[in-house]
Amino acid sequence: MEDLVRATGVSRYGIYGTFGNKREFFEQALERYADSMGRQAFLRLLEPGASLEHIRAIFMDRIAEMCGANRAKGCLFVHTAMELAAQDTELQGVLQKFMKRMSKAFSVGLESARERGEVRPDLDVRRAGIYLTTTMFGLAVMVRTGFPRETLHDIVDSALASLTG
Amino acid sequence: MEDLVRATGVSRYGIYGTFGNKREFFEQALERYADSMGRQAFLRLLEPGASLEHIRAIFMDRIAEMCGANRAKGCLFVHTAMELAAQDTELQGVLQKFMKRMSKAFSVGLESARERGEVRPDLDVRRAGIYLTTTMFGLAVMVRTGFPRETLHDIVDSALASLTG
DNA sequence: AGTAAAACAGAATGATCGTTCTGAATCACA
DNA sequence: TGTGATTCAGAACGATCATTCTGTTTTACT
Repeated sequence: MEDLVRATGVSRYGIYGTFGNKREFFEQALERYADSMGRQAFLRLLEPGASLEHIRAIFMDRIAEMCGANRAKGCLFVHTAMELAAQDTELQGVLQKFMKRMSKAFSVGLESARERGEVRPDLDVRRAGIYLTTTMFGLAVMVRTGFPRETLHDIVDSALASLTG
Repeated sequence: MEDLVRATGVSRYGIYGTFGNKREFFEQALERYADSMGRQAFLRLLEPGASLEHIRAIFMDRIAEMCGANRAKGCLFVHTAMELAAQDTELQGVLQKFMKRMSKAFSVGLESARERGEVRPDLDVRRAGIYLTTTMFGLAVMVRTGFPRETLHDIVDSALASLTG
């Protein structure tokens, strides 16, 4: 909480007055994180003409974000899933919603890519969307374990290669 | 620590006398977890004649383990990576060693599977090994978020389909 | 059975956490 | 400029944590 006061520049008084408690504050932060990620990364997949290169770019951007400037930040979704979701069903529900939205965005992007002939014609884009989401979270774990960027890029290559057939 | 005393049936006296502090105790537990997982899951991949079905079986076993009897346990590697590895370089090193070992085991298994004609002849088994490890950790995140077994199995299908080409 | 070492349960300790309280400083508005 | 509400910084509180201490019980060996 001390860190939050310092980082936000808002006093305890202000934080508790606005959010009630740390838990509520966190939930809003998670919501904000999801919105930001949606706008920065996944919105472009919903536009017509999205390609496999858009998907690759999202992975690259997310890797850069997760690696952070100084230290390996990881991903708030993954931190939340591992640390809180099992003991907090409401938070788990929120997380599920975000992850499904993420998977759906991948699916829509893959559908566009399929129309462009960039992925296997018989690809099940719904399944592949969830699968790419899972890969994204797996990458967060690898980032936290300190694997180098090159390794992370190889993983993305392997994951995407599976779609082109 | 109270939980550890209750779960192990050993007193604080015994734990601190044997391991020194909680951190050391945890490191030994992690080591033990890795050994157990290695024996239960990955040893069979090193034997000749390992097949793609062995790899699939490992994923199924790990999913069953991660889902747990009552609650979603996840994976100690993933918990450690997210919660401790970034602030504890020694633990990060241990974790990297285990993950590389896991990737290597997958690679060896894939090499056998390639000889059996079960995967693409041009598959880069070294990269694919790291990639399967990443998928395994991504699955732990999905487990913790409460996704149903069926979804997890679909993810495994997608991941393995990428290898057969 | 007797004795010394080992292991026990649980209280004590000091640090840290989330939260609330308090008196001072700042702000908006007349 | 004066006044009432808002926001501040930081102390205080109660809970929880890792760790240590203490007096008692159990174990191992003669």
